[in-house]
Formats: sequence, C-alpha cells, structure tokens
Amino acid sequence: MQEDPVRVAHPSGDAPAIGGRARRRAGVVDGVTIRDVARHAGVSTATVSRALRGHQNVTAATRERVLASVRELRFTPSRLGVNLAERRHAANGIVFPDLSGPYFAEVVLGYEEVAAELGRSVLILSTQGRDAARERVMELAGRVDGLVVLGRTVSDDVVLEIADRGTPLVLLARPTVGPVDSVKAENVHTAGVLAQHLLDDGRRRLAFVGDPDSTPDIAERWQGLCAGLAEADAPRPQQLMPAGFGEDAGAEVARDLMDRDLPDAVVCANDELALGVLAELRAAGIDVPRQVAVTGWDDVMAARYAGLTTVRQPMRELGASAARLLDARIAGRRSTRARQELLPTQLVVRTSCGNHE
Amino acid sequence: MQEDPVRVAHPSGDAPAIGGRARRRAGVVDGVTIRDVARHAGVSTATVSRALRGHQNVTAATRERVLASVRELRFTPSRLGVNLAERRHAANGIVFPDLSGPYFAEVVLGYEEVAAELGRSVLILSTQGRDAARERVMELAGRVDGLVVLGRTVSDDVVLEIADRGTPLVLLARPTVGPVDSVKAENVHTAGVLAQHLLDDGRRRLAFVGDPDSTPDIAERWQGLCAGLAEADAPRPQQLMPAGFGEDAGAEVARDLMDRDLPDAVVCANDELALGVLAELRAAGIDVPRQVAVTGWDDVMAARYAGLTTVRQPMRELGASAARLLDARIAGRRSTRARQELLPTQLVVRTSCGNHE
DNA sequence: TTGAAAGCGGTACCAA
DNA sequence: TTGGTACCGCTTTCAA
Repeated sequence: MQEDPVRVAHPSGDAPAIGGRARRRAGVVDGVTIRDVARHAGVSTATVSRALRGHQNVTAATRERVLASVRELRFTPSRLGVNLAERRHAANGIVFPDLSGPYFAEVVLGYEEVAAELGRSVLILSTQGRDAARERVMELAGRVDGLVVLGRTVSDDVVLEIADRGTPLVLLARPTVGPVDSVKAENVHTAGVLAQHLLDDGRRRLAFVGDPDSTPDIAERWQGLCAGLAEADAPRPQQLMPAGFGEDAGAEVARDLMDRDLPDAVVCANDELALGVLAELRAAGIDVPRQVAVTGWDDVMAARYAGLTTVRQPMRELGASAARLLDARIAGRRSTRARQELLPTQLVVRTSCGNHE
Repeated sequence: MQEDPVRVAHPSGDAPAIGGRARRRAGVVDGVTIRDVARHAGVSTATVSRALRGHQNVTAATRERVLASVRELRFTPSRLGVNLAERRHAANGIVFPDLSGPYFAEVVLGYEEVAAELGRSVLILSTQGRDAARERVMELAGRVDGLVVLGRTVSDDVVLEIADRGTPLVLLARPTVGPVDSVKAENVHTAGVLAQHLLDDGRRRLAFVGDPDSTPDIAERWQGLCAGLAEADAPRPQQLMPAGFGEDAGAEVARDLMDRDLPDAVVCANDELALGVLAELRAAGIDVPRQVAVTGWDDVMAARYAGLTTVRQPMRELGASAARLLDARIAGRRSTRARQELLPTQLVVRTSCGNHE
C-alpha cells in the first residue's frame, strides 16, 4: 500500500484516519473518495472505476474486493466528479412561461415521466414574466445536456444563441426557429371545426377572447377560427384582448362584453379564460348557452365540471414527445435535419355551447 | 505568452487556432476554457477567475482586459468545472409521489418560484409508484445541495439515509423523521370543523373515502373527523377504501355506495375523489346535497366549478415554505434543532354539502 | 488485467 | 495586484 501523494500534500490537518475510514465532520460522512476506496482495496483508482462501472477486464476476484471496500466505506461516486470527467450533466431542462393553471403542469409532468425513463434528471424553470428570463434561461442551458423551451418564454434570439452554443434544443408550442426540432398541437384545423360547429348551431356573430400576438398557439386558433367562418361567409369575429390568461382576465372581459351587444358565442383562447367568462356571465344572470355560447381550449379538469365545450390537447403527450425528441438529439441519433411533430387535437362538445343531448 | 503545457500535451490533433480563437467542431463553439481566456488576455487563470467573480484586488485595467477577452472569445464558465471546484451543485431537488392532479403541481411550482429567487436551480422527480423510487431518490440526492421530500414517496429509512449522508432535507406533508425539518398543512382541526359543519346541517351518518394508512395527511383528516364526531356523540364514520386517489377511484366508490344505504354525507380525502363521487352520484340521479352531501379536500380549481365543499390548502405556500426552510438549512443558518411549520387550512362551504344561501 | 498519470474546467492558496 | 499551482473527484488512455 503506497503513500498517496495527494493526501500527503493536503494542506488541512485532518490526515486520513488509520485504516482508511472515512473522515467525519460534525458527525456527517464527508467525501469518501475513489482514492479512499482504492487504498482500502489495495488497487488503483482506475481499477475501482472499472469495477464500479462494470467494465470488462477486471478479475472477478478484484471486482469483489473493490465492491467490498465500496460497501464498507459506503462510497458513492460524486456526481460532481463524474460529470466533469464525462463532460456531461446527465440532466435536461424544461422552460415554461408561468405557473398559471393546469396546462403547463401537465406538459412538464409528461416530460418528466419520459425523461426519467431515459435516465435523465429534469431541471425546471418558470420564467413567469420575470425580467431576468433571458439570463435564467441561459444559465439553465449551461447546466443541462439539452433543453425544451415552451411558448412565450424567451425571444428567438435567445433560442438561437442557445442552439448556437451547441446545446440541443426542442421547441414546444412555439414556432420553429432555424434548424430546431419542435413539437406542437394542431390548432388551425380544429379551430375550423369549432367554428363550423358553432355555425351549425346557428351562431354566426362570434367574439374571440385572446391576443393572437401573445402566443403562437393563440395566433393559430384565431386564424383557424377566422378561416372556418370565412368559408361559410360568416362575419369575422370580434376581437377581445384579455389582460392575462387566467380566470380573472376572463371575468373582466365578460363584464366588458355585457356592457355591449352580446355575441352569439364567445370563443376563448384557453379554458381558464373561458371559465372566467362563463362564471361571470352566469353570475350576471345570463343564460349560457341559450343567450350566448362559451368555448375554451385545452380541456383541463375544471372544464368537465363546468360543462365547458373545449378542444382537447394531449398535454402529457406534448411533454413526452419533446422529451423523446430531445433525447434523440442529444444522443445524436437524429440526422441534422430539424424534425417537427404535430399532435392532433379534438373538439369536445359539452353544454356551454348549446343543448346537444 | 508562455506555452500552455496542457494544450501541448493534448492528445487530439486540433491545436488551438492561431490568435487564440475558439476551436470549432461542426460549426459549434466547443469549450472555450478559462485557460484560453487567460492566454488571450495575457494573464493567469487565477486573474481571470478573480475578474469574472468580481473579486477585489484586480486592477480596473486588468479587469477590462480580461472582460474584453471573455467577450471576444464568448467565454462562459463551465458549470461542470465550477461545481466541482466549489463542491456544490447550486441546485435543489423536490420529490413528489405522482402526477395525479393539481395538488402536487401547485406545490412544486410554489417551490420553484422561491428556489429560483434564492438562486438555486430546481430538479424534480416524480416517483409515481415506480418500483425504482428508492434508487431514483438516492440518485437525485447526489445531484443536489438539498432535497424536499413529499408525502408518500419513499420510506423513512430512505429519508434517514439521505439525512445521514449529509444532504440537507425538508419533509413536506410527511411526518417528521429524526431531526429533519418539515412543513405541512393543518389537518386535524379543520377536519373537526368540517365534521361540526355537517352535524350542524343534521348529517350524522358519515362515510369517509380514503385510506388513512396511505398518507399521513389522510390519516390526520380521518382522525380529526372522528374526533369531531365523537365530541358530538355522533357515530364513527364508515370507512371506504378507494383504489387510488383520482376521479375514477371516487366513481367506483360511489357505485359501491349506491348498492347499500346512502350515508348522510360522504367526506372524501381529496377533491379528485370527491369530484368522482359527485359526478357518479349525480349521473345516477341522486340529488346532492339533498339526499347526500359530498365534501373534498384541497380546493383545486375544478372544485369551484363543481360547487364542491372542501378545505383549502395553501398549496403554493407549502412549496414556498419548504424552499425557504431548505435554503436556510443549506446555508447552515439554522440551528441544528429541527424546525416544523404548520400552515393553516380553511373550510370552504359550497353547494355540495347543503343549501347555504 | 492492472497501474500511473493526464486530463475534465474551474477556484483559491501561497508566494512573489 | 498577480502568477504558479495544487487541488475538487472521477474517467480513461497508455504502458507495463
């Protein structure tokens, strides 16, 4: 058993205890390193590493000796060391806009599920209108092997900068930028189906709640709705801009709406807006759907209980797909050509848009 | 400008390009290191490090020169290197049981918000009945400076093992184990309040949906409910064990229930169970609340739209508190004494438990 | 099959 | 104020 020069040169006074036991500090096991194990087992660190990683070219006897030492010293390789040596994080990140509502939660959880199966840890970051979004996202990009970026979190130049630095990237519910993979749910077609459904129910004067400039998803829903109406020569919908994406914003729009002519139907950009509208209209004694229909988008749980007609998005699956795409990118299995996935959506008719028994 | 022995000895053929430009591989900037910057600026790596970290004892002129090089080479310190040198991850983790429903999502998001403010990245892990929960949690523990563990994710011995290894820990909605900090929402008292409310409404024969052995929260709700009833000499509630925590499990219980005598009220361990019960009962033509009352726990969004009487938990705040406690632990600011936080909850009366106009 | 040693990319002590 | 250099803890090549 030769002297370990590293230990000998160590400036601190706490020399390794006799017998190679882990040093303790305040009762806590502090850093049993691979060198401790090597010394204890009477082999080199290289051999310990090989034994632990199941490399071939290690005698069964040697392996056993090493593993015994590992157990006795309760050694766990430091992720910090491993990461640096392997030059990878073994972790991926996902960035989403804010905390509001069930939609993002579902996407993130779908992502986590698959990423975990693929052996990657998941780092999350919510930008929620924080000023430092750019810095935070860049910083996150430096802590992961790959990143999923959702909708309205950061601008295109940030995305490009990250891609440029060589971090594999997948965009989610966000228009593709350059040669970057993306996943999204279908919007345009189903918005047309929704328009048609409302028209069939005799509703021609529509209002749309949502700012098409705020997110690409909303832009497409607006566009699809307009297209659907145009096809039937119905008038273009009135545009209403909510101050946000939540129930409060919806309620506010509803109050506005009641001050004027009610349209035949209020098509909302997401379920939370719709639920806010619905609650406010009903509270004011307006009969939905008789006087006015209300529709949402996403099909969150509350939509079922509120009887809200909406469009179902495969939220979990969006996250899961992104995770798989990202994994492929990181592993370099995918050709350099950017890949885009489009997941189908589906109109879900409930009572808020008419009596369809 | 002296030779850099590291570079010279580098086995690969791509020597640093003339002029100190970053090497490129397939068009991607690959690893500009602090040594590249040092050489470019004509200083030592120590100086670059100091300049970058804003240490004192660096001439303004030197600092400028260094920063110029940093910009020109587009240098970003590698987290991998920094982490190892600092021997910390600058990241925390949170472990939760499964993906079901809005409760955990809210907690996690509350956690993320605060952790991000405190400058720590957040790693998430959902155990969701995965067999490998133990391994995954231990592995996560090795990737973070501190960990929050929610309810029914892993057994006590895992918690103790992590604590023993020296990873700061906070338990959330989980009974304290050893000297570990914890945060939870009040259950017992408010369950008593709920019992009293039902009694006041003339409902004495109750059923409880939920397995007290499944989570500590549920155990306490059951216990508080029983205590509240006992106080009024009302009979102990009937116990119904759902097969899970979701709406399906609730619906199943409701079908069971309808095969027998209906109780006066069905008290559910969480909102999703309650919503499942509610929907199934109503679908069968049973008048809620006239024939039977139904209550939940959590106050998720859907509860509002379903008119569900429930108990509001400060979900976001639970996560936020845990994040703060953990941060204090990591920073070592807190004395060694374990700290426990109990957050208040509140009965929210809606229509599902009677007509309270 | 095994060991010595050169990294991985930073930080920070110690001396100049 | 600055530079040289010894680490942080592990992986992996190269030679024995």
